[in-house]
Amino acid sequence: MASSSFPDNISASFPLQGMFDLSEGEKSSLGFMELLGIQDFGPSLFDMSQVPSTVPSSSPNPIVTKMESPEMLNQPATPNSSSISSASSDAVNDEQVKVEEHEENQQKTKKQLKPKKTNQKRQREPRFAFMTKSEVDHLEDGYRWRKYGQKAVKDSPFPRSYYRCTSASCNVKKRVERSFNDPSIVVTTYEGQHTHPSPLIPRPSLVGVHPGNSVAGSAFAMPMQGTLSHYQQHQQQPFVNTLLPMNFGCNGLTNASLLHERRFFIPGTELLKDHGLLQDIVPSHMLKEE
DNA sequence: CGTATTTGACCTGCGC
DNA sequence: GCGCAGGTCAAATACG
Repeated sequence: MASSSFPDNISASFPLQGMFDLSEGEKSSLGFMELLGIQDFGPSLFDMSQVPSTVPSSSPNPIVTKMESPEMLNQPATPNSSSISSASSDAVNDEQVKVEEHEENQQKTKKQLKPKKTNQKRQREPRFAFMTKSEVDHLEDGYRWRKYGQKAVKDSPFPRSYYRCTSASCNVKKRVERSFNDPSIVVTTYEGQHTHPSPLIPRPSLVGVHPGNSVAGSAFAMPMQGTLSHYQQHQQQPFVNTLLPMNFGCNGLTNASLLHERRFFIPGTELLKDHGLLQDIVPSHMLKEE
């Protein structure tokens, strides 16, 4: 019931908004992928696509990720440029952006003011949250995380877990908590950007990667091509269960099935802007397969 | 033995 | 100033 009943009530009544926290910085230049740490190095969110295949045992049930933005939910049929653009930070999705900004302000004041003794850099790290329907709290996303804390959440019977990327120089964090509205839904909030490629993925640097990467789009384009096509061909896995919003990046390849699967997340970036990429990204063979 | 998790204490910011 | 809530630290513990 959850997957289809993911109405706005979640975004509306649920304090999810609090999770969308996009700083101005990323808004203007960072892409969703970048937020996650996907930059030049290949694997990252996209890698997640393979995640399910690599970590099947950890996730007993099919993972369902959803966008927190109701709008996204409304346009599952047109994942392509639609979802992408909507995810953009511009004004395409005012509501979404607004929510994010709103939250941002609130949290910003809080976080920013927190200087922290050492310069642990309490800077407003870009954040984004997405909901996933899963029985397991900690979803695999291609990176290794170390849990460093757990706290009870005021308005929720479920505790919130705090994870940190195990990479030494990477201070990406993520919070995981269950929606009190629907315990079957896990809300994951990422904060910061990975400064390294996914450790769990060998990162296929093959598959005709074009050198023509110039913008955010390319950021994911490359990985996508490599990972997706790679896995698709070799594993035939419908990377639908991935946790990350691959939709964005791959919305091009997004086979309707993909979107159908489930997964919503709140990007708030502009990588989606390059629709053109999609075409490039989507290997012809993939299309054929479909 | 090295690494990851658990968990209570501690710190910080905010509202009253 | 006090209490609350969110977030982090770090010692103890568990696990492979």
